[in-house]
Amino acid sequence: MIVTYLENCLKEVSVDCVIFGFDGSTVKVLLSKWKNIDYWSLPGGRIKKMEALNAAAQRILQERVGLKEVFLQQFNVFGEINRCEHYDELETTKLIEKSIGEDLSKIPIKHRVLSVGYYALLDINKVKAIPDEYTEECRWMELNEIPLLLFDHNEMIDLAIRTLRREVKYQPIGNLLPDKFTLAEIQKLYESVLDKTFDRRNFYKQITKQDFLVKLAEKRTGSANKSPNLYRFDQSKYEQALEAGMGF
Amino acid sequence: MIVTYLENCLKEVSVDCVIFGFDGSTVKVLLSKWKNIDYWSLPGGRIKKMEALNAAAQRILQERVGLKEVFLQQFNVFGEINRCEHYDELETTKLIEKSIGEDLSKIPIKHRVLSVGYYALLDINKVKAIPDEYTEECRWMELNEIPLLLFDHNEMIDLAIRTLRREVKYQPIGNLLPDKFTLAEIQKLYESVLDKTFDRRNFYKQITKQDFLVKLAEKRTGSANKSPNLYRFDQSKYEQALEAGMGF
DNA sequence: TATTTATGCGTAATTCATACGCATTAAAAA
DNA sequence: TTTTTAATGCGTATGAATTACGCATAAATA
Repeated sequence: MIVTYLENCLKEVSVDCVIFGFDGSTVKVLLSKWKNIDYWSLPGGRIKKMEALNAAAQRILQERVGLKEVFLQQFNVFGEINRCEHYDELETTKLIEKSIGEDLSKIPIKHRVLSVGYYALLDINKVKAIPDEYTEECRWMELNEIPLLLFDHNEMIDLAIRTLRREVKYQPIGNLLPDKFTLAEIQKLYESVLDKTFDRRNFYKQITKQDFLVKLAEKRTGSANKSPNLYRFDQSKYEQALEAGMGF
Repeated sequence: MIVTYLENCLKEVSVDCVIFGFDGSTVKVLLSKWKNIDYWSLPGGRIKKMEALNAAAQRILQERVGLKEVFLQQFNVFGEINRCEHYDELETTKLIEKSIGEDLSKIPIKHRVLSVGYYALLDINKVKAIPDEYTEECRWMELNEIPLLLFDHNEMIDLAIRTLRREVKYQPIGNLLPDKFTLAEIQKLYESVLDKTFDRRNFYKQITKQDFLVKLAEKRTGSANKSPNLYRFDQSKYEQALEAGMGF
């Protein structure tokens, strides 16, 4: 029951997560399809009464993708009175009622909810996305094929990607990569996030002079050509660089 | 009465403002001294039930300094369970009770409050800061002489100034200046915000090539030397630059 | 007239971003 | 073994942006 669930949580604030994932070639966003209706939204959740805000975001992320140690950052609070972007409030309420099979008018909470937006970066291949009790499917979607979402979630994604593009110049984004990766992969990652291409040789020169990249003895074999080297992040140097705010 | 005031507001979220002001030579922060106790905090307030978050921040700013058209931006939500940084929760409660002369244990609200942090930029000489009902004095303080504040407000200021220093590279900060100003003043502003010095000639070359600066016929007379020229911002070009995210 | 700052221009050194050439290496396929 | 296909690791040129600093001149008041 939705009422009992809400009892242990803050009622005026929630958390929504724009979870960016990289699959080796493009950056995608994780969306959830609600039960019984053909509408999607960002994964989100409530903050427990005795839970720190950032801890709540981390828990919600973990519930959805089973991962904790990822880059997760606040980027905006969405606090308009009416946060239904595409459909009006009544229409949205009806959709939610149809989806969860409950009469929302019976629920004593009758006010708008602010939502703290977080964005997360992770490697798609490391996770298995799991729907929550209101949703029946999780899907990674390309940035350019996101449908009309419930609430103000299109706006959230838009602001999250713009924030990421700005921030990426000052922070390494290793959390989107697998533990071991090739230089071509990290280049594709940057190209996908920033939506432009780089000259391979210049990119290699710049990235390899960063000391948080460690060249492994291993190679990725399998294709009909010279095998590319594998690299990994030096965790402590990576964090130092994050701290110092290095750029790329 | 605090109870009736709170009735029309959201109870789990509040707004706190780090208001930066420039007086022609250094950047300062506006602090409020609570009644009956020797403790200071940032100006803040509640969000009304039917008021957008950003509108609430704007209203709170206006109540405190009488100005509306200033740069005002969210920078973080503070959501720890215990937001009393220096003194523990009990001690802080006692201080507040002593200050407002009410028994907080009688108030039905018994949970922590999240706070959305905003920072604002304005010209000190344009405003007259007014205390609210809980505070008896507003004072502009230098960044390096801020005392231990109530709640987590030292942390808020710290994060706000770091955010401002990062953002200032992408946004003109004209709201800190008077309507008419000299090149030396805008240089002092940048130096104060970024806490470093610039070569005057290079600074002048860069700033004057920005087309949102308009040189006036007027000069600032009075001192025993050549009078410096006055400048103003071209409002529409200034906003364009803000929009485009120009840097300096 | 002396002193003090404001103004505006020039120039060199340096760093950084970007474009692109080329020789070599190594994996699998033919 | 040879061929094909990428991967790797240089080098180099160009232009833009940053930074440091010299210097001539203007215009206020003391």
